[in-house]
Amino acid sequence: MHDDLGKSEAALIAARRDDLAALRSCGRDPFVQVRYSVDASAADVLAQSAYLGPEERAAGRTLHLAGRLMLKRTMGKTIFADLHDRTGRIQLYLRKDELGEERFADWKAIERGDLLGVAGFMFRSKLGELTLHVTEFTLLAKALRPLPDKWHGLQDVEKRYRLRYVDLIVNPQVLQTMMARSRILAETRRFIDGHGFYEVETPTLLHVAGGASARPFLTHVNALDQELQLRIATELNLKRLIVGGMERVYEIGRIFRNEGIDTTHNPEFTMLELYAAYWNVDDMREFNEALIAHLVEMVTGGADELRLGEKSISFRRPFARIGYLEGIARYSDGRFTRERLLDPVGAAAVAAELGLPTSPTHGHALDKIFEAVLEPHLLQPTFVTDYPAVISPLAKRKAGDPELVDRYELFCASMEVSNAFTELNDPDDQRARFEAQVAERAQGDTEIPEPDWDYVRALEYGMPPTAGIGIGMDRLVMLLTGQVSVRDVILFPLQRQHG
RNA sequence: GCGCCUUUAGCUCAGUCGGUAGAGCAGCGGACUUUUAAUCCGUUGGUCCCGGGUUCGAGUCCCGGAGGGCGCACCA
Repeated sequence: MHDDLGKSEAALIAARRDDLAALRSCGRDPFVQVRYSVDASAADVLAQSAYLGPEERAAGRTLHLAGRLMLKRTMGKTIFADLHDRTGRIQLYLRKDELGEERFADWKAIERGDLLGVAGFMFRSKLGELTLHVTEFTLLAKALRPLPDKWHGLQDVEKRYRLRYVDLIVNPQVLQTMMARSRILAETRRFIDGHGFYEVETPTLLHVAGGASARPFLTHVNALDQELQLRIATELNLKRLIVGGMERVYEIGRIFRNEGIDTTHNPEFTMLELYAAYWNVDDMREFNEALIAHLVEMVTGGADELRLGEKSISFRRPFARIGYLEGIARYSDGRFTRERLLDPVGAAAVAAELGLPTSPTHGHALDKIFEAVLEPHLLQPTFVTDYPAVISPLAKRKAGDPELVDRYELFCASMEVSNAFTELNDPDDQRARFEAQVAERAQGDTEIPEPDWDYVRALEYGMPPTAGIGIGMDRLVMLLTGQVSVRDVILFPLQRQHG
C-alpha cells in the first residue's frame, strides 16, 4: 500500500498519513465521522456475558462499543484485537469470510492507536476469553502518531508528565487513578452537601494573601494597575462568610504557594476548607473521621483498610489520638517536656539537641521538632491534638490552658491529611496575634504573611463560635489511591519549560 | 539553592579498555480462519540531550550548559 519509508518517527507518521489518504480517496475519511451510538462499555459487556460457557455465543441484541485499538493480532483470514474504553479492555474478533474481502482489507489501514466503533455479539473464545465478535465497524479517528511500546508503555517519567495524554492512553493504571481522583472529589462534595453545607467560590486574586504561612505568587492587574497575590488559603474569606451568616460553608479550590516542588508539593494544589458555625473542634473531629472513613470505604469497596506499599493502614473508628506535647514527650523518653517546648529558649535548645538547623522563630523550631520526633511514628490514622498557640495564630485558646489551642491535625502514613481548630473569634486576641506575627516576620520568617486587618474588622461584627478544617485533597487522593508522588495524582503537574 | 543519579531508534533498553552503533517491540513485505506481548521468514530505521575540549579517532574521557528523577534544604 505504501513504500518502505523506514521507521524514524517522521516516517512512521508519513506511513499513517498514507493510510489516511488511501481511506479518503475511497470515500472513507474517518474525520468526517461526527458521532457513534455507543450502547455498551467494555466492563459492562464483560460482566454481563460472564455466564457464557466455552465457545458459546450470546444471543440477543447487537452491542455497540467504541474505543481505541491497542493491539492487533492478524492471523491471515481472522483478526484478534484489543479495544480500550474508559472502563477497560475488551477483545475483538473479526473474520474475512463474514466481513467480505473489501471490508476485511480495510484493516490493513486500521492500526494500533486508531479510534473505532464496533458492533457485534459476545462469545467465549477457544482459550476462554470473553470476546466481541465484530460484525460491523467504523473508523472514527486515525492516530497519525505511533503509540509507545505495547508492553512497556511509556516509562520515561518526564515524558509521562509532559505528554500526559499519551500516558493516559498506554498506562491504564494512570487513567484509573485520575478517574478515581474525580470520584473522590465528587464523593467528598456529596458527603459535605449531605450535611447542609454550601459550596462557595472565593477569589484566587487577592491584595494580601493570608490564612497560612507560605510565600505567595505575585501578579498584576492591568485594569487597576496594582500588584496582586495568588491566594495561599481560603480561610479568611470563608470566615468572612461565617460572619455574614452563611453558617456552613466550604470551598474546594486551587491554592498557590511559591515554594519547593517535590513528591508531596506542587506549586498549585487543591484544598478543601470547611467552616461550621456553632461547632467546636471535637464536632469537627467527628465529622473528619466520618468523611475519611467513608472515602476509604468507597475506594476499597466496603473495607476499612488501605494498603500502602508494604504497610497496611486501618481506618476503623475511632482513630487514635495523642496530644502534641504529650506525643513529643513520649517519643523522646520524656526528655522534651512541655516546659522546655513552650519556652522559646528551651525549644531552641531541644532543636539543637536534635541536630536541627537554627530556627528563626519559636514556632519554626516547634515545627521542626515535631517533624523529627513525632511525625515518623504517625503511620496509622492519628489525631494530634492540643497544639501550642504560638504555631496556631487563627485558633482559639483552650479554656483554662491559654498556651494551647483547640486544634488537631490528622496524620496518616506520616502525612498530614487535615488540620482543624476551633476558630479564634475574639477580635482583640486576633489583632494581638497578628501583631505578634508582624514581629516574627521582622525576625526573618519570610513565610509569615502580612496581616489582613480587614479580617479583624470583620470579627468585630461578631463571628459565632466556629470550627474549621483544611484538607489537602491531593495528598488525600495519594493516600486513597496508593500513589507516592503528588505528580501522580495531578493530571498536569508543573514542569520546567524547555530551554 | 546543594548533592547523587540519569538522557542512545517511535517505545523499552544494551553498548566492554576510546576504534566509528546494537537488541526486543513498533513499522514495512510475506505465511497463517480462535489469538493473548500471537507465531514464523525477510527487511528498513540514529542530531548517541546541547556546546566546547583532549585524541589519529569520542556514545564512551574532560569542561560548561539544558531537561528529568531522587535525597537534603525550603515547605503543610
